[in-house]
Amino acid sequence: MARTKEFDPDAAVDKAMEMFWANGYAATTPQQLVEALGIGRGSLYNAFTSKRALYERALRRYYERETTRLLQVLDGPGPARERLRTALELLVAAAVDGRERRGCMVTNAAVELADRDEVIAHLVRRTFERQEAAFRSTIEEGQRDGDISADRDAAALAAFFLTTINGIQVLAKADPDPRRLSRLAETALSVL
Amino acid sequence: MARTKEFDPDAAVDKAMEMFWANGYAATTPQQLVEALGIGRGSLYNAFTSKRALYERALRRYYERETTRLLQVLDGPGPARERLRTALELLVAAAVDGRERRGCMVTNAAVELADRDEVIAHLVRRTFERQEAAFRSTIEEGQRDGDISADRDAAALAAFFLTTINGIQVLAKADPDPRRLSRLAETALSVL
DNA sequence: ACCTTTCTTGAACTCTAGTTACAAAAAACG
DNA sequence: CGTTTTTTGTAACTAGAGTTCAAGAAAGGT
Repeated sequence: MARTKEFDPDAAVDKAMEMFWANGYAATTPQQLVEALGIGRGSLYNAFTSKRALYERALRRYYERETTRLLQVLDGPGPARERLRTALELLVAAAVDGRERRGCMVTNAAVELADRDEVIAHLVRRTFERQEAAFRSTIEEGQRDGDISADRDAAALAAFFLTTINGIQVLAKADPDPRRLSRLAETALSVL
Repeated sequence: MARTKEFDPDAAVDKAMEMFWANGYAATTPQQLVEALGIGRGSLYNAFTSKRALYERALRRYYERETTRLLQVLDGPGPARERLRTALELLVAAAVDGRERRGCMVTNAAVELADRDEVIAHLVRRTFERQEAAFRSTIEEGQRDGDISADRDAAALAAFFLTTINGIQVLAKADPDPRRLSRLAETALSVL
């Protein structure tokens, strides 16, 4: 019936994700994408319609892949406080991975596009809500276990953690010193 | 001897600052700049050399103008805790000014450019250091006055406030609800 | 084997970004 | 006034962004 695709679209989206993650939306060109994905210009547009559409898919992929790792840690086993620490260390490590200072793709998307593109803004908000909810339930759990002091509002703390991780991503862009970022994470934990 | 400029270069830099602040670097075109500054293309390049150079001037202007307002509040009169609150409210107000969600230009620059442009990165770091130092001295003052509890390290708290304000700027891009942002500022203050 | 469909490749097209070149004009100063 | 120097406005240029298209190629159904 029809010819079969020679490349794996899923793998291609992953590679596009890496590109957009490291360079942002506007600074990533079709040429770079074609080279990174290892396919022809025609195939690119045949498979993904437009740069914008590919970016959106890449961001969704990031949401599924990278954000899920955070949620898994938070929803995983162990004392609540430890889980929060592990989650923050994970973020710090990812932000400065390989001296690339690419930060978090959702944070980058929020700053570059969320004020001009409602679809992106919506995706960003959803990611933030998910993360906030995971922080909240972990904190509440810790409060029930006595692991975390119960005299603070869990919801406010969760929102605050969300703010903190985004702030860390921003600082990582300008100054990728992992020790400094880790210290920030420690300070955040000491608030609990 | 020579002809005099018909436009005020300082005012032009201000307008360029507004443009770059709201749209970012890559998404701002020479055409938009020409229209916003109300001068011809020739004058633009004659006076400012290149888009990149103009952006740098605009960012320095922002640093002088907007960042200074924050430092003035922190170094101003009144109880330390109140000054911190005023400073945070100032940031929240600026971030969502006129429903534009433009955030903070330094935060935007950090995310969009700091990992690829060392000059910009340096400017961003310098701004952050200044802000952090101002937070620190205000916190230390408050600790001496008994306004702020002295059982936490002022340096760590200052770094943490820097993180927080950047995090707030990011959230403001996706969800410009001033009340939510104010609540975050309140939570940050409650840590002291 | 053929036909259909969807894929691939690569050239080609349009549009605009970012910059430069240039001629005319206009201000300052002697 | 005239000369000099800079500005200004407009046109023009180059490069590349982002996309489309035509021609061939693989896969499968009949």
